Amino acid sequence: MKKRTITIYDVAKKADVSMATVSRVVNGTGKVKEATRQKVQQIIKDMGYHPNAVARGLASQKTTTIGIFLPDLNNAYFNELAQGIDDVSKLYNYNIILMSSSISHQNEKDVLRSLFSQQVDGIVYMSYDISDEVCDLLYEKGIPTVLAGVVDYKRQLPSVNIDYKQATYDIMEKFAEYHDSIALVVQDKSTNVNRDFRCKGMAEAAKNHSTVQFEVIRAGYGYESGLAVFDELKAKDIQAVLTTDDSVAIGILNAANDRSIKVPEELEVMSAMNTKLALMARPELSSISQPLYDMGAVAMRMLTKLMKKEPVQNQQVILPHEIINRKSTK
Amino acid sequence: MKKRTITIYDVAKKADVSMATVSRVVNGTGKVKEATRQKVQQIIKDMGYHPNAVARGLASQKTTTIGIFLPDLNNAYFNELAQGIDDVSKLYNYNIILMSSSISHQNEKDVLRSLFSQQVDGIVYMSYDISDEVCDLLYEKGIPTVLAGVVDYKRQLPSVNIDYKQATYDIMEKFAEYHDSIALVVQDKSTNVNRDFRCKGMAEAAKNHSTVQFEVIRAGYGYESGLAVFDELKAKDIQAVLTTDDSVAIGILNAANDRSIKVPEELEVMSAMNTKLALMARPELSSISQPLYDMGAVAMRMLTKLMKKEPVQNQQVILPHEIINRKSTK
DNA sequence: TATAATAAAGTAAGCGTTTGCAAAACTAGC
DNA sequence: GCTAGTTTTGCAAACGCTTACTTTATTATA
Repeated sequence: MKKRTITIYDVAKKADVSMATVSRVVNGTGKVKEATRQKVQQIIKDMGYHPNAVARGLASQKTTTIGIFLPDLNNAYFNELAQGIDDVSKLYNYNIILMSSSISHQNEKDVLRSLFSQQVDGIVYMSYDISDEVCDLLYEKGIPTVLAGVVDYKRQLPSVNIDYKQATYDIMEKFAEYHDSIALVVQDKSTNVNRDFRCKGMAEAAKNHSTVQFEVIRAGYGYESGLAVFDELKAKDIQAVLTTDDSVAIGILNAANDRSIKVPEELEVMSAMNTKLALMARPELSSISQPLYDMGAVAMRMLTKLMKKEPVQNQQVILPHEIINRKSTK
Repeated sequence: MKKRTITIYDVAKKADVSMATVSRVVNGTGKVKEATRQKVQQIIKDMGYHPNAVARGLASQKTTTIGIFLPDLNNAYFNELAQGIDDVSKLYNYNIILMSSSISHQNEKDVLRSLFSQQVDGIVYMSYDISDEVCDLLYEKGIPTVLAGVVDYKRQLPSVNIDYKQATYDIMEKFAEYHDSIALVVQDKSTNVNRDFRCKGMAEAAKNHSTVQFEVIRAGYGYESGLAVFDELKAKDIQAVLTTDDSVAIGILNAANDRSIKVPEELEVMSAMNTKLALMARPELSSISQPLYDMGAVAMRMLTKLMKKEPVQNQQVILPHEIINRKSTK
């Protein structure tokens, strides 16, 4: 069976018009007489013509494709963000090219370049952190980019986040009322958001409570890390802990449970992600709610504006957060 | 700043060779004198040339891009599969275009067609189920496709799965030894895999135990559905339940816990997904282990072969499953 | 009815590569 | 040094579409 693909040229011939006209009706650009439009449309339907996105991309220099960059495909945090992005991208008919940097951690730049070479119209960048190098690359390339759930040190890229510093400060203040040994468990101390926001939020709270011991503990990534860090918490006699990651928090919760340590009576646990895992935990996990889905959606919406060169008033969006007290805090 | 993009033509000119030669060194195709190769490569590096994937795609009719189709971006089951796919696709340098059908549930066909028009070299299709229509479309199009974690009724598309019927049968047999009221909780009774495999596996076990009550219950999707279906289980006095989805199982677990019903003493709960959620649950969730990551990886590996037209011995791969007894079963 | 506008349609030049075929440049054999 | 056989290169035609520019058809105006 010879199934040569049907091109715009075939349609043009059959409809007895030029390919330019067909292109116009397909894209709804330019003026076409109603009668012609109808005829062409009918023929398109009959022949089952579907425009070739690649050719279109080459010719128009627009691919209606956005790149989404994330470190890990199998992670509730990024998944919820991605969902927001995905839904909005559908609304605007953008396709998504996914790039995860999971395996290749150092060559994020290559991954990005690969995105560039695919001629994506825009990029949503998500990660635990963004290096200055990557940030510069993105900035220089001049391709519309928005960061979701990450901050870049220089604040030159559009982004959407919550106020991490304030959120951390609030929790710490609350903990400090009842406890004198409090920990902030982060996955990596050196990420921008931890270094410049969360730790500072904690430090600020510390100023108000000179008798209280505040500590930053590094746990690493994922559920097992939570399980593992528990002993350190106990050794240091921590009474209340704020983690940046739900999985880690659940690890701590379960480690406590497995050792018959009562949460929240003996240890308060609060997380800072509020993915849907929080509800599945027992006791249900209290958390700062980052509106992840919304962050993704807002980021994507902003990106569409950027791509269309529409003016964007505020390029550093801070979405409101809440503190959700469930059963893992008093 | 005028940043005209650097094309192969620019490189050719600077290197004083034809673009054909540059193309050859970039792609490593054809014969190029070593000296020339080196020179060109150096210039490519100096100029910072990066090939344009879109043009390449148009010219070669190969995009080194695969489409991955899934119903939901934020779902542990598909995420683990996707991770396997992603890792392998990296190994073979394929890019990924993601298409979720979440919003647009009826027009899966349109979503696929959009994938076609992007000229993807291959497709990995994941879903709860696949309609005959979609299946036919995929088949007719002739583009290499493999199903991961789904079976199509006609068995015409390559796929990778586990033996759902056997797995279900095994669990049911085990349950039937100790209980006389057993449920299979599915998300949708009418999907191929439930109708043709799981229910049949159960039915087969039922034949061996005429005094035991077996029941299929429809719960719907997600954690809340699990919470919700619990009362029905209790009303029917179910003593052991197998669910197809971890979230649903955790819902049941937590509902039981919230009502002080002891698992596994009063109710045994087994799931059939074994995502990483299973470990986070308390009690830890017993599960049929579908090797999701592996399934994704194998599917992708098979797809690469298909795309290269390498022979593939077995196009209906059945991966081994295990039954993992944790704390939610006796 | 002739003429200026305006709407509709067509022409053809890209977009940045790949690749079959032809030409040119070597190599080796004699 | 010439010829046949190989390597290396270059040429130019796709790939399928968009779009600036032109030409032609249609209307409205006087």
